[in-house]
Amino acid sequence: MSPARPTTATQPRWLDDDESRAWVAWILSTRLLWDELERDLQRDAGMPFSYYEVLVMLSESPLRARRMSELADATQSSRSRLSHAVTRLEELGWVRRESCPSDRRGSLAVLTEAGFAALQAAAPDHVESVRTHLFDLLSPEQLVQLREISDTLLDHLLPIVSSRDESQAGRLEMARARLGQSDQGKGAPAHGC
Amino acid sequence: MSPARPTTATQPRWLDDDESRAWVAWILSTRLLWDELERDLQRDAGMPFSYYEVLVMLSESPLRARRMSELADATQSSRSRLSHAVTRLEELGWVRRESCPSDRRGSLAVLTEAGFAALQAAAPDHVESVRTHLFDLLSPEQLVQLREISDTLLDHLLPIVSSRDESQAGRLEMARARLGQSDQGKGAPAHGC
DNA sequence: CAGATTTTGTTGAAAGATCAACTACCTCTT
DNA sequence: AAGAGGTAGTTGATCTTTCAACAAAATCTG
Repeated sequence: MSPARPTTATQPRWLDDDESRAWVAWILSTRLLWDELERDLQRDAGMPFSYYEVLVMLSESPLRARRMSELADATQSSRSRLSHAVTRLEELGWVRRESCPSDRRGSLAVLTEAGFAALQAAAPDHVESVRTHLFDLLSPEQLVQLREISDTLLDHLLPIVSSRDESQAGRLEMARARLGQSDQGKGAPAHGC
Repeated sequence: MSPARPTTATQPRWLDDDESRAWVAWILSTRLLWDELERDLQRDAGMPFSYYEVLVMLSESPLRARRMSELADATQSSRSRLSHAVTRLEELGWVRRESCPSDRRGSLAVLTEAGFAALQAAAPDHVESVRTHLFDLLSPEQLVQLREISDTLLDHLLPIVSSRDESQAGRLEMARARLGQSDQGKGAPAHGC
């Protein structure tokens, strides 16, 4: 339909054997690892990974509050998804919405005390899960390799994602920022309110 | 609630800086890559990746048919999920159900001509997508490293997944089988009907 | 072989994600 | 300052996945 890709029917560049095996191993391992982490988190904290990430980002923000759109960028999710997620997190009593004084369109997501407590309770199990299923398995060299490979992919992917949705160009810098700092990091930049 | 994990409150083994950065890079890159592949596939073939995989597995099976439970194992999905997926694929005219003569509980998913055609139409774009967003970016060394890391994770994860749901122990061998063969591979083992 | 147990596969409900409107507000231009 | 256009955020519909419950058929056990 839309010629997003040249329609000239050149020979497909099929994967060779090495690539093919790497490909199967990659899909399988990333999917299983994601599933396992999700599963552990669901069991230990009663929430999906995407919600956990929202709580983490909020907890790292000054005043434990953040503009919706910023939060969407920071968690790599669409505004719609975040809006639904925050609605759910409000029902759970972990997040509260506040209106943004400086921009009356805006709204702030604020982490409640209960939300912070839930996060604190979940965090140790979550780190343990990440260790068990990932870092404990890798040699020091592999840790470096994994990081380098991931960075390579990100250098390619981030510009693509950012340029597609011009409105969410903030994603790129959000991501770059996170890449340069610790996970259990301190405060993030001002949230513009 | 259930003591699936020792409840003794030992000090959490937080991630150090290197691990933390690798972790952020890993989640970010795998998520973006998955999203990008899904997106390309949705655009080019009008179906989610999980459906595409079902068609692929069927196309590689003798007679382009496979028992539901085998197909579930082969695509790393629950029986329920597969059942819903096949229902949807039937609506699209790409798959047809047939009853299994040798086991009257069973049912077979069969790839239709239209389904095979849809797959053939989608495959070149999909490989191109995988190349563009993954293999074209990696050096030969990184390809090997990625494969080794993925294999390491699989050695750990496959037993866990298989042992949890004893009924789906077939997953492990299915996965191991796929790891030893080409993606565009030839026929798979008999499907028991 | 009768009864208990497992296995196979489906179903409906609920949860999460995506998509396409849509409202309200801001900002830029003239 | 009026209007055009962009930005922030929400909403409802739809799709996919998960979960728990279930029916039907096979298999195991005494």
